Amino acid sequence: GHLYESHSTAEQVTERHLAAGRDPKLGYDNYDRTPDPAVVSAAATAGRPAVLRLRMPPGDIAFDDMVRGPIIFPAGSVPDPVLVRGNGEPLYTLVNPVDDALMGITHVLRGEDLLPSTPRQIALYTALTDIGVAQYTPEFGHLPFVTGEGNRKLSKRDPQANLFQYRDDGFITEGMVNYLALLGWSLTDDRDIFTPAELVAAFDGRRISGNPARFDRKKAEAINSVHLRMLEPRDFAARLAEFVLSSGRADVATPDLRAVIDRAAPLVQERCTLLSDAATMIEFLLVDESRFTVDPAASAKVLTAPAADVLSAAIAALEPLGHFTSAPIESALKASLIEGLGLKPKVAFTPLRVAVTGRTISPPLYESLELLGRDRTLARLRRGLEIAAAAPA
RNA sequence: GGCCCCGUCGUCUAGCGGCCUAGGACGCCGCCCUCUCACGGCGGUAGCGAGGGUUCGAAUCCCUUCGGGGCUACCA
Repeated sequence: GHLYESHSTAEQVTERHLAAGRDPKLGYDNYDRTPDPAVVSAAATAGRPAVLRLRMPPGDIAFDDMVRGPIIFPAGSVPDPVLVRGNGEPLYTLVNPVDDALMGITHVLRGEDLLPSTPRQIALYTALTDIGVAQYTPEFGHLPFVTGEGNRKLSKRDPQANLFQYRDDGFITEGMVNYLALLGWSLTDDRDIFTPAELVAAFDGRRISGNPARFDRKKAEAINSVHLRMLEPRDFAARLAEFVLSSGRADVATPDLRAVIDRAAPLVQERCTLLSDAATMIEFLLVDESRFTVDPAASAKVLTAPAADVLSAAIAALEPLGHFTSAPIESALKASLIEGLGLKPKVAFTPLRVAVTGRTISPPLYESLELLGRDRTLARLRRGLEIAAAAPA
């Protein structure tokens, strides 16, 4: 009794609306609830089988949305939906609730685009319960959309919606989960950093906000950087190593490579927003000497004629060092450059940084030199000296 | 056209009639720290879409309006 055969074609529905002076966009008019012999025979003549429609209940359909609260769809605003095609195949409209009922689904959380289809699903659940297929009607909750930079969409095809891209960019799952959860949800009024475990423990669907959220890359990165720093140092090193390999910044995973990354990781854990930042910062330690290059812009700006004296003084100071570790390196360089040449630290160390790491941004200098080792450090300083000496005065 | 959802700083939000001269976070702008970059510390910038009510009192309740979005298949 919940379903009935419907023979009307879309054209017939439109004609009836027009004839009655109604807007044809209103959709199906429930005309076949009481069979019209004319329509039925016309369909039979055309060899067109009937579809099966669900008879929507007469009153308003109201339900309590988990995120939006009470919602009412006025009686008559939802046309009787087709559940079974003319050829006998069931539609998604029927299959989905039946499947969920059979699986014992208790809560349906989905995008707000599905909100308008909820009343017919509730009507269907009621009918399914009536015939014993379903035991109850599940709770519904409709999540707001997440938009991109603009104000619309962020569809599955949108590059901004591609999670793998964020992973490749250097986001870690803890950071991404945290940020995404913050889009339309909040833990408390003054805390927005939490682990996945804390999220699960504290999650409450009733606290989901109903308004759409814009994806903010900057904030996502800020959240990610906090999570990066919260990682155990060894865990961070392991993830950095994996990132270095998967991003092609190192060719093979040798025990040697891993050792270098383990030692360099603590230097960059506090100074990166994404794993990619950390990888870029330690790259100078990973490349073979023959392939080491100085960033052209940094070189042009820093490895100029005045830098030549600084570099040669540094070479002279470092060459005789007994232990090539950060402490002796620091005192030797300070004695030679700061006190000896009377330079400001920034002026003294920038040329060294560029010559040795290839960039103006790097991990702390003394530690970087230690990790690089005496031979490679001196070789790079000499190459830097050549460049500086060749620069126009 | 019909029906539904949403509307607090640039962004994400807290707020559920007095605690709000509206709180937090990101961003942005200063200053401090400093070998670069970060971290950290201090300070600052900026918002209740509009109009009517209700009330001693409204960001909070009601109405209207404006704006944004969604749905409107014999698709899934």
